Amino acid sequence: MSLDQLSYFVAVAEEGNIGRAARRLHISQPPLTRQIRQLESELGVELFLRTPRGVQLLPAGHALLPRVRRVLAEVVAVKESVRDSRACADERGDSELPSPASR
Amino acid sequence: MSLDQLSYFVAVAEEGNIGRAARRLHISQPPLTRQIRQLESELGVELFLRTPRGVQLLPAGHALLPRVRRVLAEVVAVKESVRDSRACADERGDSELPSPASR
DNA sequence: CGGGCTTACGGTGTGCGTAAATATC
DNA sequence: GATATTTACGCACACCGTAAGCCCG
Repeated sequence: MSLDQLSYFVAVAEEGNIGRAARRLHISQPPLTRQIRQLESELGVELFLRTPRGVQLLPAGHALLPRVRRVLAEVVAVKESVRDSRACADERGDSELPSPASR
Repeated sequence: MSLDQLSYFVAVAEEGNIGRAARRLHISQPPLTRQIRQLESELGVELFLRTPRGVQLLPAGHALLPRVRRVLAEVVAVKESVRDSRACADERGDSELPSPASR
């Protein structure tokens, strides 16, 4: 289970359509389908009901959605926390990393 | 940033020694060093102070540790939540996945 | 010297993209 | 027939392990 897979899961759940979710994630449908399948296989539960019109959350997926959102939100909080630490160091004139790693 | 990197970070912080953390994680030192370096580069902050006797958390790393632990704990909660959903389905006799994906 | 972190190098595994196939309205 | 999901194939990227280098007590 990776953070990407969790983001993919949320995107598919919100769009209700794998193709549209893929476009939103800037990837193509096949990898997204496989990642969702892999996540389901790893968890041992079917998360979505596939229909010819799109996908729909099954009970297990519905229960998971808020928890996954919480994980991703915590990750964002981690990054923001780091930004604060970096700003503090910058104010003191510390040069932590010669290579800013532009991202 | 991956969940593995976050686990690695916690292990190194707890052991105060990359080599020992690597043995605990069942990997070797070089990959662990690289992953920590990559995490620092991606975040733009030095997390540890390298000394000849081991490593020590810098302020940024110290601030990050509890947040990272929270993320990992949420991930565990996600997995447990899934286990509950699966148990419920099993009681109803649902056969969700033909391939149990033995893990 | 000895312990510990880091860089170099080779091999393996995983994930993405394009193309083709299947099923439903 | 059109839309949506899935499988097949090929390629590139990333990670790990072993080996060698560097630094400090």
